[in-house]
Amino acid sequence: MNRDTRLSDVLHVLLHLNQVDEPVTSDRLAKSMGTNPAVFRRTMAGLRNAGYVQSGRGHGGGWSLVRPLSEITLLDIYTALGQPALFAIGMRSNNTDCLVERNVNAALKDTMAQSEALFLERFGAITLESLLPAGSVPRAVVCPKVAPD
Amino acid sequence: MNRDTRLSDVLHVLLHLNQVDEPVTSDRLAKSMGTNPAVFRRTMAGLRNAGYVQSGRGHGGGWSLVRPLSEITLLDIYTALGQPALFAIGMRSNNTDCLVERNVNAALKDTMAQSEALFLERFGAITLESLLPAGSVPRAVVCPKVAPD
DNA sequence: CAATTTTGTATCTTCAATTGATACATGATT
DNA sequence: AATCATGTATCAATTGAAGATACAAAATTG
Repeated sequence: MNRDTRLSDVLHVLLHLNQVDEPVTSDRLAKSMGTNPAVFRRTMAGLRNAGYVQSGRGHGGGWSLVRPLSEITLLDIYTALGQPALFAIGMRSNNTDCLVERNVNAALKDTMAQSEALFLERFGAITLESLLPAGSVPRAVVCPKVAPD
Repeated sequence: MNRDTRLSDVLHVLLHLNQVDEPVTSDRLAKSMGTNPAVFRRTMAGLRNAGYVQSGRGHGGGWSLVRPLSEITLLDIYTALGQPALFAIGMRSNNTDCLVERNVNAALKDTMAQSEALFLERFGAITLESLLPAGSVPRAVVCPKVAPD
């Protein structure tokens, strides 16, 4: 599988959205994400459903933040994306009569669970606000790719 | 991508190898792994190079353990496999001028690094011996799939 | 109301990495 | 010499994300 970059992608976009006053179109945000508008909308759908952003149609439409970045954690966004699979490794089968396989699977699952718990705990402690560039001015465009043409 | 099951697979095989006296062929072990001999050999190559198992050709050939399970940890095996990618998530780009993206990537990388460190630490603390079925008798065949036909 | 803008979504194709499958040369044993 | 088993090359299949295109629906503008 390809590396899943959705989380990295939407975080980038959300931070930029914070720095703009008016709604920004999928077309422009997709460029800042390095992809196309349809992929962008598909990826952002979960965040809209979860109430972190809103989108409007027609003239003057586009995407805007609903809640302040200080109230959103990385865990919130990861959850809004549907908690994509974290690990690339897994077990072949899971319901087997083989005692050896059961022990192996249990050890792997336990380790993965502990590692994932730490992961999510850390995510829950990081607000999007803390990822803004040091000394960033609200509504200043930082990334050239989201600036108007 | 498919879930990477190589670690789970080889652990299963190693534990069974411990319970058999003579070398076991790729053909039989592949069946116990639920795959074919070529896949099995490809997967086990790293363990042979790392010196945990040996393989012999011709009549009476096959695979056997070189070191006792008490001296092998999950981390050893994971390393012998070439430390396959642990996480399914990643970042789209990595060298960018965008300050926002740099901060996002740094936060994700840091979290992944901590989570992976815990993962490897746990792996280093689990010996293959500890995964043997409770009360298992050395060289007793436990899994029907590796028993002679 | 008609034209334009923009989203929402369905439907492909592409891509990357593991996994599966076949073939065959090489080496060991009988 | 025949047989057995590994070592490895090569190609197809699989899976889920990502890329691309198309178009209906909704909102704004003139």
